[in-house]
Amino acid sequence: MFQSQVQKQHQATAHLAQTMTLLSLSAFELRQQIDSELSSNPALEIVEERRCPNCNRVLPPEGMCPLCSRPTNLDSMEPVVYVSPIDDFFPKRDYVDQDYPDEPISPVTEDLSTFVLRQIATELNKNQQIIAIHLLTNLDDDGFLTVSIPEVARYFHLPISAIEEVQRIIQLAEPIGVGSIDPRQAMKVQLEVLSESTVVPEYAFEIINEYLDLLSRRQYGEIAKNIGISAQRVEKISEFISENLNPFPGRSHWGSVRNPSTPETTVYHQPDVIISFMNDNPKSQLVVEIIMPIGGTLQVSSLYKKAIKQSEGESRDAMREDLDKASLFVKCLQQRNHTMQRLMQRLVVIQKNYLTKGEKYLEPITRATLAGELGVHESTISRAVSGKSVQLPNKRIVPMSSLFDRSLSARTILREIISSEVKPLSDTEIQIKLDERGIQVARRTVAKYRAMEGILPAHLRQST
DNA sequence: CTATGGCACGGATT
DNA sequence: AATCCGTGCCATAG
Repeated sequence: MFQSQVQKQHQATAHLAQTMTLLSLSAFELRQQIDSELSSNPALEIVEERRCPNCNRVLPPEGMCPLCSRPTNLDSMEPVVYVSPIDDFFPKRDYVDQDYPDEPISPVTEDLSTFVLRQIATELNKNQQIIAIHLLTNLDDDGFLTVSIPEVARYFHLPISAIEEVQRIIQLAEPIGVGSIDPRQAMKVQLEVLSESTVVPEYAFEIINEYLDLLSRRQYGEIAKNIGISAQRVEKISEFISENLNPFPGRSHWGSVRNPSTPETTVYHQPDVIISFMNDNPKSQLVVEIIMPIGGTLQVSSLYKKAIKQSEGESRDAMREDLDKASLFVKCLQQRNHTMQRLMQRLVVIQKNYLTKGEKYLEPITRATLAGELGVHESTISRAVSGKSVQLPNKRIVPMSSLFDRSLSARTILREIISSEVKPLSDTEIQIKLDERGIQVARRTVAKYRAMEGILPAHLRQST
């Protein structure tokens, strides 16, 4: 009697502990965890995956596709949140390679190179693959080459054009522009790709090509003078550039362009959560997919359950243990997904304006308040958020923690104020302007934000 | 005298 | 317990 209670207690804490661990794992790490659990425990199995006949999405074990089965409900403000098993999302290393180190050199470069190589492997012939691997192993965290093209050409005893051909293919892979030599080249490629599907403003290419340094210092007036168009127009183009291009393809979001010396800590390639609009229509509901890095669903094998009844003695105990472990693992996984679901549900509702209208509208919410609303401990939120990334409806991938950024909206508005200023405003004046727009911060903080955005102090800024 | 940047403190996060 | 971020205070530059 007493013993079983102790055991239950023990189970509960084990459950909790494991859920917490799983919660803090990113999709990629989760995949590894599941793989190892799966191979060490015969009682676990992945059930056959089903795909939605309509959109070819992998479906949960029972029920219909959360997207297609549901009539598009334009009125509903409630986002659709569901867990989506996605397998082919993750790099499978089936092009096994002698030249390519199996052990990650650093997780960042390893992931990025693998990620890119997987996309382009089929487009390349044998020789080109070798060149591609060489180039990809020499990428830095920003996604730039650390070797020069002529250098590589000499190394392979091939003409420069042959190397450039491969580089070109790499650049066109996701993240677009990767494998360039500098931000300028990367942005040129991105602009090119973009122009195939969208209208890009006139002069955008020219500005990137020739005036990138002026652009990063926000000297619109100077650029305008050189090209011979209005400063306002330059500003418009700049806006387009900053919204659509990424000078550092290895980082999945705009880092500090204006201050390249600030190292960005983590790079996110594969999101853990994808937020999009239903049918890609910005007017319809938001859809939130929480990525499960496996195809199909993990469950306790029913065969194993049957088998255990027929076995006896010692082997039975061992099997029992495996079974318990397996069911615990599955429960914890469900718990994790449930928590993630609730978290995202709430988060998306709160940040809806940010998701639909842009950075200006990011609610400065704290993890603690969210935890209060959901009735969980703050450390739970903390774990769930850290180390994960989210793909926004505009396809940009940002760390999930940036949805809790206290200063992003303030900084965006600050940028806006400064770029539309007539004469350079002092920090105090900016503080007042921000206050008028509903943001109260100290003067000192204005200075910090300015520094973060790489904007010079008032007396060093030129008026436009 | 005004505008900024450096340093340190306190609360929130991890 | 360690770290990050917004602020206040103060020295310094202009």
